[in-house]
Amino acid sequence: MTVKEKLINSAIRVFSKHGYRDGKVAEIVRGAKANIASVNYYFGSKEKLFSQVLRKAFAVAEKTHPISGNLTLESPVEQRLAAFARAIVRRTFDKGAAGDYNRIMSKTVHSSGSPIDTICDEVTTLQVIPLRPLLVGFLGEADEQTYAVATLNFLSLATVISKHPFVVEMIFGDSPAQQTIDSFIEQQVTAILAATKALSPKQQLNFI
Amino acid sequence: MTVKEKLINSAIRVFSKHGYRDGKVAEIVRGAKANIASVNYYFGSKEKLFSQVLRKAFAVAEKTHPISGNLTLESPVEQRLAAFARAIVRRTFDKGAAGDYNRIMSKTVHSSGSPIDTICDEVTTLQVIPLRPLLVGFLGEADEQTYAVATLNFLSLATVISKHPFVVEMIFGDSPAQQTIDSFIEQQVTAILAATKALSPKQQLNFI
DNA sequence: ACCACCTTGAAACGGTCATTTTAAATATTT
DNA sequence: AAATATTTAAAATGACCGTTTCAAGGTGGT
Repeated sequence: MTVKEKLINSAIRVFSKHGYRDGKVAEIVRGAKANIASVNYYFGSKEKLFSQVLRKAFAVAEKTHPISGNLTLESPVEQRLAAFARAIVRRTFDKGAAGDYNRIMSKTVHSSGSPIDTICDEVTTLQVIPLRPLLVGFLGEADEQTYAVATLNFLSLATVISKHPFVVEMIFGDSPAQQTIDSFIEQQVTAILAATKALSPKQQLNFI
Repeated sequence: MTVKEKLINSAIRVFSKHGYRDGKVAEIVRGAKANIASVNYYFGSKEKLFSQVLRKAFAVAEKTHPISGNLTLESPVEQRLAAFARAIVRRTFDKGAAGDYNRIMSKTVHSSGSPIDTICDEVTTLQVIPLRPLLVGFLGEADEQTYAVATLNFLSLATVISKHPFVVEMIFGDSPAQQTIDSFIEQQVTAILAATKALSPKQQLNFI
């Protein structure tokens, strides 16, 4: 493994643990057994290293838990939307490399204004684009506002767990049974679809 | 107005714009026309100032948009839960002092590990405690896991808009009609209740 | 008026970090 | 083998920022 590869791997570990800002270059090079100057030598800056790390982590997540759920365009849109939600929620519980992307993003993206916003936005867009036609099919005709809010709510519910790892720990303990996780994932997918469906102009759920 | 009060007011503005970490002491004292040493003189540290700011902002938000919605315990639990959600979503659209608490929190709380976690947790708890009995009434008998996840989802959906102000801008423009806001708020309240209801063990919504 | 205490002002301090520098070591090319 | 380019090493630099210091100015009590 080259020094460059070792740096990326170490950076993934560090950024998924601390996020971009609190991920120190010193810790990254220590983990890679490389020199403090190597990050700037190979990547130009911490920021550019992060960019590569994020793209790689995203690719791994998408490969392991594809948002298509291996369904084709022929499948009903409800199933494809559920598969989308399921894939993202599953990533949250993936303790391995396929969970790194979620962990990095949840610890990095908080509010607009940081210099790495564009990088994060670019990668987020990769998820948002395929979500759009599914929402259109699921919600039917609706205005832009509804689709935008549906997207926000959808992604928020799908990633909420990864933003509160201590709650997950509290609920599930440190080594929950796979069955427990699976049933939770399905419960959460149902909640996501219910929230989304409630935004449909045709759907008028009356709980109040 | 005393220097201390001016510092708190300036700090509210700064923290609601940049969050805790990016809110510079220098900017706070500049806004208060006070000296750089005054924060440590009057409050001891930036952290202690933040603590007071957060409590004050929370009190204002709670006074202007009370989570009880001015309903009594006699009202149906569905209405009281909807009122809770409505109050929090409304705070998001409050451009004045009652919106500061949401803005500060959304730009400050991202992931566990920061030194001000305990402060934020304390104030968050003030919201979580009254939510609990409402969820119990709304969901019926359920296990701890379900209540915990319901709480997480509920607060996540209720505050998601404040975490993405640029999306709000994109959707609503910079001065949306009150009616537009109101209809959105009701739509979002419906979505929140739908997501929550979907977690009920008795409720089996079948979208998939 | 005097003294004790509170408040202000400007500069200095100390720590954290990304980045740069400089030079030595290693590899690659001719 | 000599020349050139690449990589490593450690120390230095510079920016940022919260906090401290300390002397000067102000205030209230007696």
